[in-house]
Amino acid sequence: MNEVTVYNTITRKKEIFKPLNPPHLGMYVCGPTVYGNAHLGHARPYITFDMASRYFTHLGYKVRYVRNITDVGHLENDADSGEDKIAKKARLEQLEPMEVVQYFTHRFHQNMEKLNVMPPSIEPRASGHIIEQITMIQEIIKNGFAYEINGSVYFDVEKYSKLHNYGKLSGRVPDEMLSNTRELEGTQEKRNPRDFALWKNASPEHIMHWPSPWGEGFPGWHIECSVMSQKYLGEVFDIHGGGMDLLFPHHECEIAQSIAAGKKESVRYWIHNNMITINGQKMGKSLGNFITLDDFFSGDNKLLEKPYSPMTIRFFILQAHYRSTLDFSNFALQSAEKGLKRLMNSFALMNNLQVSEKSTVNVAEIRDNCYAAMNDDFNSPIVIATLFEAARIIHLVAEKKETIDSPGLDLLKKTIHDFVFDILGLKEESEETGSLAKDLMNAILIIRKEVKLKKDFATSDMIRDELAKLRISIKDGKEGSTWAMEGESGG
RNA sequence: GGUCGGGUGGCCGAGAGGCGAGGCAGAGCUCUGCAAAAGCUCCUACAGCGGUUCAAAUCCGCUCCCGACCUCCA
Repeated sequence: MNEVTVYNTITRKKEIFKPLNPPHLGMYVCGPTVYGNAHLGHARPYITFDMASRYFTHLGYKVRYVRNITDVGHLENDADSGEDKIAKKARLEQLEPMEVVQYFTHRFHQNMEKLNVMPPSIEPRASGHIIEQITMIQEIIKNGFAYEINGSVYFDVEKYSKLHNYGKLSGRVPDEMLSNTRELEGTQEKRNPRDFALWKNASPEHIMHWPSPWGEGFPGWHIECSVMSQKYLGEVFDIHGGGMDLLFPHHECEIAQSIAAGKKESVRYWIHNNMITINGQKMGKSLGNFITLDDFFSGDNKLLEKPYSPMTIRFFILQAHYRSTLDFSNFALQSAEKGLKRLMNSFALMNNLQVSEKSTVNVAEIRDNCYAAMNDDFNSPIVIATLFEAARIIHLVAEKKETIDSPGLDLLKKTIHDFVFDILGLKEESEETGSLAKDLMNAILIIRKEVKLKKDFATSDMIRDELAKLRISIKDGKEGSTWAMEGESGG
């Protein structure tokens, strides 16, 4: 009934999604290289594919979501020698490389939990799959698509592209790439600059290394995803996701490796999220213009005017379609914060709505529109726009300008529950207020009500002002007063 | 240089041949002791120039800007 359409990068078209073995659904998403703190850019794919996974689960699919951790050292550039990223960090911090890996993996998990990103079904580590990677490299050598030089193994792009279409995913033509490849130092070892490493010989100062048929070394970057996706999802699986910046060379190489190893083309739907920009430029490690998630949560960054809660970040990201670039700014984030607060306030109101005999509002249409939006390539901005419609309805009913019947209210509650909390993965962010605080606030509100009845507004305003200093706001409604902590949604 | 994607109101962002997404900001009104919250209303945009069409933000051509990838990157 709910037919999901997804934009498949390899066909450049929206396609109807049909899993290989329903109700099972296999999805692989490229995870982080754990040598630094996660930044806003990292949040995008993990929130996007979390939403996709949640939606498929909601529709009844049995989703197996695999997202890797890249914890083997990859070189900082294409040069043959030099340190890898993790080793460099380890040297600077005087740590064992695996300590670096462990530390940032933990930090990453903490960030994801705050963002309400559900853990994947399987989170394989590259370092735990060295044997499988070696095996796949051997297959590729055996099939004649790779060669060994000085303890390193390279993929022979030229030979491969004579028989297969190298560039089919990214739309690149190997011959054009050849003439346009930049001169990079230290690539003399390769037969062709386009060739990429499957295994790298470890120089003496390179600390992360494993034994292999070609000597001590470490795997190339692209092979781990080919190996781990197929190990846990099968030779052919449904969805492979990741950031657009991984399209080439990473994902292109994954396809080539699988084919060269004598396997089928494994990915049926390629899904890529677009980048987050800052001042119109991609936010990225290499440009150094990134803001870490921890910085957002604490506000401790020159570029930030204030802290932004995890749900504000999540909402901000979901307010844009995943295939569009999304530009960071304090104003945009604060807009998202206010919008989210309004939405959440209205949903809190929903539980106190009075039902009528007749309904003047169309809840079924809201629900249908939410499904239609999600089915259209996960159009979360439309879902959110529709949810603001629902918020308006809730307020109108609360103010008795519209009425809702009992089945309508039940459907409304179900719709909010499904789309806001289950699918978009938003949640209330209330500070932990103890029961004592709640009782005290109730007592204060009772006192204030008394003085207001006596028209002692000076005292009632004083109570409100003093509470405001404690970041507690008072709202007087027709049904009495409510209170809320700043940044919190309901009272 | 090659390949790909964009330019939408003050800002952020959907849409992709016809009935003007949504959020934030701003203005007015209602409510209110005041404020806040909430509601209603307003502010009617699609880079430029041509073309196709009864109809173009949406299709075609040209021009101008911007970005991504081609090296590690989510």
